[in-house]
Amino acid sequence: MDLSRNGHPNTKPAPKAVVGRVSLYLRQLESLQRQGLTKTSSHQLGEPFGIKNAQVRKDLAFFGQFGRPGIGYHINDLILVLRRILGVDKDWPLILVGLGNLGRALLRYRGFQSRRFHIVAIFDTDPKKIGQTYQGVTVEPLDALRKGIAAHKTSLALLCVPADAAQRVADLMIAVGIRGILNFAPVPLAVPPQVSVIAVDLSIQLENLAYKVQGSLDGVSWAG
Amino acid sequence: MDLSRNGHPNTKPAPKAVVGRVSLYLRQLESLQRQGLTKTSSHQLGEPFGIKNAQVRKDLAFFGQFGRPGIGYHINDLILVLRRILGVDKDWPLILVGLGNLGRALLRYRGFQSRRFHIVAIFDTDPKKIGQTYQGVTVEPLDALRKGIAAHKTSLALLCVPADAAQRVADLMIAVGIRGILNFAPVPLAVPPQVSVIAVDLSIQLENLAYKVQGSLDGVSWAG
DNA sequence: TAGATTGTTAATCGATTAACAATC
DNA sequence: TAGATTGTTAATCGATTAACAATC
Repeated sequence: MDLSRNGHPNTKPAPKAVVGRVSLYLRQLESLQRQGLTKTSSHQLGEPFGIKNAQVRKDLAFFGQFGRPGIGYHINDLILVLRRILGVDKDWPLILVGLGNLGRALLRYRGFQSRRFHIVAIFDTDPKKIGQTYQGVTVEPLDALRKGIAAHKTSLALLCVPADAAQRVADLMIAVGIRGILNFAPVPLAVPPQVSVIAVDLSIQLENLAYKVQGSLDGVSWAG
Repeated sequence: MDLSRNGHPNTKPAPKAVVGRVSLYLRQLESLQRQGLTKTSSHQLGEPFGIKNAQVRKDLAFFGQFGRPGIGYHINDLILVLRRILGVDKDWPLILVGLGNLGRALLRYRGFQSRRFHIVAIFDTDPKKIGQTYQGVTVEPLDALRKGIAAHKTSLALLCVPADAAQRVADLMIAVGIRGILNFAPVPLAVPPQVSVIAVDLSIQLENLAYKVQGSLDGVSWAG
């Protein structure tokens, strides 16, 4: 399947950094669309994120030729093509494993639904939680994982269990066919090469933020 | 102040990527310490994250010389020095602005406390929430921001308000002296250069995961 | 000693930016 | 036409990896 409109055999997988930025461009395009605009430029697409116009063009060029010299990009068209490239032109069922504080917050998170990600099953080991219904979905025991994944044809999982259970649960998920894991547990997961993991580690992010602020704060007495 | 033990005037700021990885090494060091080990190697430090030994040594070399040829690194010593470099050898008071689902989950998140990040004040605009106490902290109105930040000498903020309020609240926080923002709202923030922002955008992360999985799924019928 | 492992230099690789002919 | 903006090539920049003398 050739995802580009013109040219480009599109053989090599896109670099991770490119995909991340294309997601941002899509956000900006949708924002411009809501503002009622119909066309845009590489400058306008990258500007809110501090990305240079040449970078935007290079990133898009990876997937095909979508603009017109002297004119720019047609917003509606580019939204459709980028959604298709990123795979968000269809629904993605998700499972949520581990219904702690974070799990419950994710369950109500608006950002997922608006991007066609839907939590279709919840799993936990706590007998008090099993059988309860949250946001219209009933919590099932971990043993029901295989059946649940098959029923919903799910490839993606949100892993929100405690650190010491994370690898064990991940192994289980992979064994029953999960291909992508958004890992909220603060431990590195060992997974086979066909499985993708993205780690969401808030304390690492906060640590990096503290480092940056520390540098600019050095020798400066607190006052602002 | 020279953060390294020996050599290195330590002038240039560390590349962002280096700092991120050093955080990971610190995690691994703490894990090895809990296992009762006393020394380690560049190989062992990077292995769980798929980082090569040469990369680990290069990253550490940025801050100084901490190992001994033929021996490796002393775990306890390296933990102390990396904590100091990253700035997590001291307490960091945080403010939390926006007490929605995510805000409440962050309030109970264990990963922050264990890294000496403490939420010392909570702000929201909802009159029903103001005055309520969560985890020992009373919710205050946004007008109390300046006073609260001064009282706690806070530089860091968790921004958990809805997208359409994010920029306005960020401007307010910056005006009263906040220097670092962990932004959970799915919008880019425009901030002056002396302020650092790290965006935590779960739907972007999930989108990137879907892209990776889509590639490996292409043409493969669902079955596992 | 032989084996392990460092810090650092050199070589490789990839990513970003600038420049520009082509196009509207 | 003049001005704007593309896609792409070339130049720059930075980051990763390999190699190795020095050290324990």
